[in-house]
Amino acid sequence: MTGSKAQIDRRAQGFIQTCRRGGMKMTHQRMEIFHELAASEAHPDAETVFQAVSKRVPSLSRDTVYRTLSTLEAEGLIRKVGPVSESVRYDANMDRHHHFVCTTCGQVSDFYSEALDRLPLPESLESLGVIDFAQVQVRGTCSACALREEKTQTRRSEES
Amino acid sequence: MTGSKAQIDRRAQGFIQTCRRGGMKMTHQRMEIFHELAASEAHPDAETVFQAVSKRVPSLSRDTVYRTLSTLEAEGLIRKVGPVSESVRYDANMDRHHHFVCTTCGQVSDFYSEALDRLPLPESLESLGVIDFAQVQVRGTCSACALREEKTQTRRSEES
DNA sequence: TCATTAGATCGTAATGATTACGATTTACCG
DNA sequence: CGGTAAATCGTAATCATTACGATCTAATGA
Repeated sequence: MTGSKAQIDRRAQGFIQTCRRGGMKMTHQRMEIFHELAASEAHPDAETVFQAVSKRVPSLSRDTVYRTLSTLEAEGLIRKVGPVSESVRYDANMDRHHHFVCTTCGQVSDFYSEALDRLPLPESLESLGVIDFAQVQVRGTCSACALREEKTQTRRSEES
Repeated sequence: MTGSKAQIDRRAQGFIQTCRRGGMKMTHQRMEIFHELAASEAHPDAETVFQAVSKRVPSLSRDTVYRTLSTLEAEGLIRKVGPVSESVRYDANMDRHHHFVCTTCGQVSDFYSEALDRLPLPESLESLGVIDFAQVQVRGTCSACALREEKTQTRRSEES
């Protein structure tokens, strides 16, 4: 449900403004890549975006798609779905639990909450398919990374 | 928090039993790989498991690790963390929403729920780091895949 | 408008994760 | 103790992603 024309337009506006603000150039490719994502119902991967946009911009390079997606994510215009990690992670803990994912280092920690184990899932979900289980994913910055960032901040302000 | 000795042992027991039940052979490598995962606090990726178990089983092959992890997941003994997809997916929908992930085809659908937007996150989370936002991830089988499986079932029972 | 230039793009090569495959080994069952 | 199907090993192949040098272009201002 990425939404209506109006929603897409609103996002496109935000896109242009954020590009300006971040000192990024507004290129044809960027606009097309963002639009493709904003108009898509699915949550496409880089290759899918590349295939789709290539039809309109035949000279498009894969590198541009990957780079642009990273840039947009860094600017907070789009989000990665699921953990940030480069490789697939596994978990032998089959007890009910939830995940805290550090968006900086990719580390995943388990946490427990009885309240979260009994989530009030909306009925509308049933139209999507058969539910197996639900899990809460909290994103943020882990203590270690937060500390590291703080140090960098301090160093920077000392330099200037 | 993968847990105490007792928990690990309990999981190891379940592991052996499930191997038997599923007609899988109980190999040294499998035991070691499962144990490594069950004893780990983190949520290691295949390479990390390979490195760790290699120290104890020097002849271990990467293929075995990848294959074993897939098998264990198929048997329901371990879980992948995050979406099932092979590649990273992106989402331009920055409005508050949640995800339904089909564990069969990897498709991700958005859904909305005000109740889920206001989750009672436990205070213990603060010790892990700074929270950015929380999102519910529901796993299951999408309607299309469920239908496909049903057909296969029917065909099988007709054959026998 | 046109020149300048930092930042973007292109095409392709390199890297890294994952999977496939043939040869060999091993757990399990009688 | 065999026999056999399944599992493993080592390596090669594939697929996703990133890096890099050459080229191009959006933004800026004379």
